[in-house]
Amino acid sequence: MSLTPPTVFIVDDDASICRSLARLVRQAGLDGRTYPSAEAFLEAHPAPPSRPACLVVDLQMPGLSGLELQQRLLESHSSCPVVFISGNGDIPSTVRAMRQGAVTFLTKPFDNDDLLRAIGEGLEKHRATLAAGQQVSSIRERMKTLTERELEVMSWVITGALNKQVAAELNVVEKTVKVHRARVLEKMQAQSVAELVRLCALVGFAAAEPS
Amino acid sequence: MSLTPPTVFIVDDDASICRSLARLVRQAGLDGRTYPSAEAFLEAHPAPPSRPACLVVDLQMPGLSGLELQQRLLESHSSCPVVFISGNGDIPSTVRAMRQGAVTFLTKPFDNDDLLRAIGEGLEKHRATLAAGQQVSSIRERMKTLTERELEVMSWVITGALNKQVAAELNVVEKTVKVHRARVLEKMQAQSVAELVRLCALVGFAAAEPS
DNA sequence: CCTGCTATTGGACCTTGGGCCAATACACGG
DNA sequence: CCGTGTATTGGCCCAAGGTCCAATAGCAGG
Repeated sequence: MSLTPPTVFIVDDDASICRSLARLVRQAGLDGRTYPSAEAFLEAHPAPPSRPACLVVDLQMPGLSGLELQQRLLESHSSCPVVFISGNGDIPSTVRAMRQGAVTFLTKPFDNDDLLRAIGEGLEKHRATLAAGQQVSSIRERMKTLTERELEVMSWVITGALNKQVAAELNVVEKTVKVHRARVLEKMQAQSVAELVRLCALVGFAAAEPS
Repeated sequence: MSLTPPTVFIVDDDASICRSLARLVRQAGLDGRTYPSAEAFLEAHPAPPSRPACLVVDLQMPGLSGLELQQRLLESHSSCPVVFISGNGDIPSTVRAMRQGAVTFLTKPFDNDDLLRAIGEGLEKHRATLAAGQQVSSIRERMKTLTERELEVMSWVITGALNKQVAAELNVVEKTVKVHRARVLEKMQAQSVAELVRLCALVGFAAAEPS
């Protein structure tokens, strides 16, 4: 499938740890990259990754802490999973990290296999999230090409309403609805109303309410 | 809405803590019940609760530990959320608890408001889960009333296939498909194919594949 | 043996959906 | 002013869905 291996971003202020972790993930066939601080990582990757990746972050760091980095990622809608490592973490930090969606939280010294397992899990999750996200944005793109009227018609069509009923709702003639309906199916690249319903469900497009 | 308040199950081997927590949740208008051990709780509630509830569990207990109790609940497909409290928990336990879906993990001494907040969050989540679960089981019930043939026809109808195509797939006449299709809509209490598609999506019923 | 359920089919009739071609009105920008 | 895009409507025709009607055959249970 993908010729390039997934990426593992290692963020730790301890250069020797960075080196050793990078060596570990590269031996596992992954693309390991290191950053001495959260700021350095954010600067290098202002946008969420578009290919499978995983972060390995130290909890305590000068400047932005690991938790704050995770927070920033969440705010930028990055779905990149985070694995925490820490020498002297506490339970409240662990809880916050996990509540914010961390894959896991390892305490030093940790087993290398545990870390690789966690990274693998994160990558797998990210792969799934990216795939779902791409499908959603593809649908959203098509939806953008719809005119307001077509959107309106679509919201009625996916309720299963007859053309006649839609026409009554919009105060137009049935024939007009037919035209819009056909254009909606064409633009959304749906072969049937059933498929259209599924597409709308995937992007959370709500059906209209009977007035 | 509900005349009876949500229930909070308190599981702790320390009787005095049980009493004090029970008092706390009752003052918050909730129905607090205490159990001296995980075994006692499981015995009293072998089946998952059908009304909004939340567990407050001590990590360390003689016999089954809090984590093991949580594990049992997961295995019995109980969606009842768990709030952990612990005097001397460690990070691995916290990680495991959170990965198993715990609402949070509080360390003693904890702030009463924090606990009530966590309980409230758990109850809210459980409410949503129960509501979704009831809808799903309602749909499943209706689906059980379908004959094999009707199920087969439904799996084609929700792909958006025409009666003619379904008939070809099943080697029957188009008219027969019409009959099944009508019965499917009736039994599933769906007003339209669009609604049927949504019902099937909710319970994860897959559409048939073109052969 | 009769009854009821299921699967199956047939026909007649009406409603609905969809494709094709054409047309008007309106707003926006070159 | 003209071309483009959007919204709207019309007719014609055919395909498909839905609703009545009635009927046959297999199969399990009383």
